[in-house]
Amino acid sequence: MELPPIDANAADSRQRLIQAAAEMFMKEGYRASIERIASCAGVARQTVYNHFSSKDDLFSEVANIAAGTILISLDGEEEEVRERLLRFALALRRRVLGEEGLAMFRAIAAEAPRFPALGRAFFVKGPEQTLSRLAAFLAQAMEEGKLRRDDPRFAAELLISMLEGFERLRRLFGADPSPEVQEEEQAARIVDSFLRAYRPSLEGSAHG
Amino acid sequence: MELPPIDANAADSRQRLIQAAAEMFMKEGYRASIERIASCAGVARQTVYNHFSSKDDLFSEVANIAAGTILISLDGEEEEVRERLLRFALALRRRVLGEEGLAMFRAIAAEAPRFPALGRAFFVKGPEQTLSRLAAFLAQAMEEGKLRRDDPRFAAELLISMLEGFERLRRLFGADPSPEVQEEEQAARIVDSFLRAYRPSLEGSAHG
DNA sequence: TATAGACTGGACCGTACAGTCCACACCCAA
DNA sequence: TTGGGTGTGGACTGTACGGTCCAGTCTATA
Repeated sequence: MELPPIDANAADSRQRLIQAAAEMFMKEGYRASIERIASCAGVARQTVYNHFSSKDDLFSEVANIAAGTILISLDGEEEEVRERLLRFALALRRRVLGEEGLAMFRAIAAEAPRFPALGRAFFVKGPEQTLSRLAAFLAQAMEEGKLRRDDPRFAAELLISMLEGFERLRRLFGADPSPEVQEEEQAARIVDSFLRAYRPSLEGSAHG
Repeated sequence: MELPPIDANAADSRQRLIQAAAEMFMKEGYRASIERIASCAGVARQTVYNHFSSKDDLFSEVANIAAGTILISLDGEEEEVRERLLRFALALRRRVLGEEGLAMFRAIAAEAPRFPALGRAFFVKGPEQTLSRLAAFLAQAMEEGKLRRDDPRFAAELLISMLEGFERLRRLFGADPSPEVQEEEQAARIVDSFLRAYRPSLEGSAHG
C-alpha cells in the first residue's frame, strides 16, 4: 500500500521476509499464504521467490532458524544445585510455554510428517540440545555427590518432562490459562519434587 | 470406483463417514479434503453434506468422538500400588504415544487456535479426565499411607508428564523411533522414580 | 404399486493459492 | 552516462478446494 520505495538496503528485505514469515507461520501455521507473508514484510510477492525457491523452502528456512533459539543456559557456577535448576526451570518454561514457543511447537509438529528432516532438525537443535546440557549438569552434580548417582540423561528427561508436560497440554489446547502469577512457585515445586527423587541416598538400599 | 451399491443400510454411511474422516484427519490433518474423505468412505461427496453442515462441523464431530477414547483405567483393586501404576503407565503410553494418539494430538493441537471450543473439549475429555482419575487413585493411596501425603493432582500431573513428556516430543518430531522393546522397562523406571519422590516420609522433615 | 428418503455422480460456481512472466523503477558502481 | 542487480506491481495459469444444485436411482414402507 503505502510502502516507501526508498533505500531499504538490498539484503535487508531478506531479513524482513524471514521475520515476517516466522510471525505468520507461527500465527497461522503452514496455512499462511505467500501473499500475506510478503505483504506483512512490506515486500512484493515476487521478491519472496527472489530469495526462496518455494514456499516449502521458506518454511524450512524459518523453522530451522527458529529452532536454534530454544537453548537454555545453566550457567552460574557459584550457586547451589537447587538454585541453578530453579533458574533453568523458569527460563525453560518461559521459553517453551510462552505464546511463541507454543505457536512454533504447533506449527512444526503439524508439519513434521510432511517434512521429516525438518522435524528431526528441530528436535535435535531444540529439545535434544537442552537435554544434553541439562544431563551434563546433572552428571557433574552426581559426580560431586550432590545428587543420587543414576543415568543423567534419563534424569534430565524426567525433569524436562515435568517442567513442560502437563502445562504444555493445557496451553496447547487452550484450557484455562493457568495463573501466570504462581509461575515461580510452580517451578519450585517441580524442581523440589525432582530433587526429592534424586536426593543422594541417605539409606543403603531400601528398594528391592 | 467399485463401490457396491448393495444394501449399506441407511444410517451406516454416517458411521463409515466418521470412520474415514477420523482416519484422514489423523493422516493429513485439516488438509484432508471432503472429496478424499468421501471417496475413502466409499460415499458421494453430497452425502457428506447430507450428514454434516460443513467441513468444520465434520471435523469437530470427529475430534469430539476421538477425544472420548483416551480414558485409561486404574482398576485392579487387589494389586499393590506399584503394580497398578505400572499397568496404568503402560496403557497410557501405548495409547498416547501410539501412531493414532500422536496423529490426533498433532491434528487437534494444530487447529486448536481456530477451534477454541474443540481444543478445550478435547483437553477436558482426555488429559483432564485421565488426570482426575489418577489423582483420585493417588489420593487414596496417600490416605492409606502408601504414598507421602501431598497434593494428589499435582502428583498426578508430574507422573503423567514424566510418562508422556519427552517421548512424545521425540515421536512427534520424528526423531529416532526409540526401541519399542524396552517399553515396559521405560515405564517401570519412570514409575519407580515417581515412587521415590512420593515414598512415605521415613524421616521427619529433612527439607526446609 | 405408489411414495418418501437416502445415495449417486457429475456439473457448476466462487475463491484462494502457488508459482511464472514481464514491463517498469530505482540505485549503485564502472 | 550506462548497465546490472534488486525490487515492484500486476497480469496470468493451473490447480485444489468448499459448497451447491440437480436429475436420476435404489430401497423400504405403506
